[in-house]
Amino acid sequence: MSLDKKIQISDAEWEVMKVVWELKRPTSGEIISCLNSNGFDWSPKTIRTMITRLVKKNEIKCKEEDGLLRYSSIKEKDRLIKDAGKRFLKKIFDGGTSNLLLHFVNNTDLSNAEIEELQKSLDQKRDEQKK
Amino acid sequence: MSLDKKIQISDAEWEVMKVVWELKRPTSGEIISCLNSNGFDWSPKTIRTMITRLVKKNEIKCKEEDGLLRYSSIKEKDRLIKDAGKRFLKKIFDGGTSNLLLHFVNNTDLSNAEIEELQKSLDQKRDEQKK
DNA sequence: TATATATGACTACAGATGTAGTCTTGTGTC
DNA sequence: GACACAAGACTACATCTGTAGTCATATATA
Repeated sequence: MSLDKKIQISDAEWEVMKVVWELKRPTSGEIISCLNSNGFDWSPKTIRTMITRLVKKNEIKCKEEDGLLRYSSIKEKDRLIKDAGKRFLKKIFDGGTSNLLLHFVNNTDLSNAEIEELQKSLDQKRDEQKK
Repeated sequence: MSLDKKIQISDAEWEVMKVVWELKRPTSGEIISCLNSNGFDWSPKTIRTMITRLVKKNEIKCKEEDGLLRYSSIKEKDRLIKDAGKRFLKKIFDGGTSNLLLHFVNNTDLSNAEIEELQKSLDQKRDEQKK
């Protein structure tokens, strides 16, 4: 066992990915506008570099349309979230899911509605495991 | 809002931190042995560099005893876990705790005992919030 | 047509991180 | 005392990441 040395999506690149998923095949200009209006005061040059590197990392692909490139994610958002979750779980909680869950339950705010939804999910999971 | 640019503990450094917490004021040799027996086939030189950098980052401190340095964490383990959890939550789930919790509940294995413990915690949390 | 701006390709630099090497010093063993 | 090894300080290199700049090209506007 050792650290997974596969090149990761950096924190800043995650913000770009989130915009790519949200906007559906955006142009670089659209990504830049969205990030800037989300409070990331990054220069367009910086954001363009991040986009280019994500393409190079094979995380997004682009297709030319009307002289502009439109970008899209190569993998499903869920896939990337799962992988990031696994990595985090392993790094901080040595893979112990219930420790992670307890940690967040005990250290963050949850509305009653959220608590009930979680309870329902846990009920469902327990029922499925009984079969 | 923008990315928190504070220097982070890297993935590899987290593994060192975990050993420092577990072994209670270990020497570098003890850290090296422990990591190697945990499956990290890192050279002693690599591990020593990581230790030195963590000291430089003010994450651990050292004290000389009998000619050897003994290392200890400057912050509580819980503090670092909380900070890492917050950062992950913001990066992947835009701060939405219940989304994170649902994600892990629905995508990982949990024993019935773990499910019950979680439900108890959620019950407690709901009760506390009613006051 | 001239000008302004956006876009993409290519480049650059600083700092962080992973992976060590070299050298000096101290300790333990023979 | 000689030798081996561990430890710590200091150094080095490659790669990744954040933050751009430069240049050429295309498009829009006056």
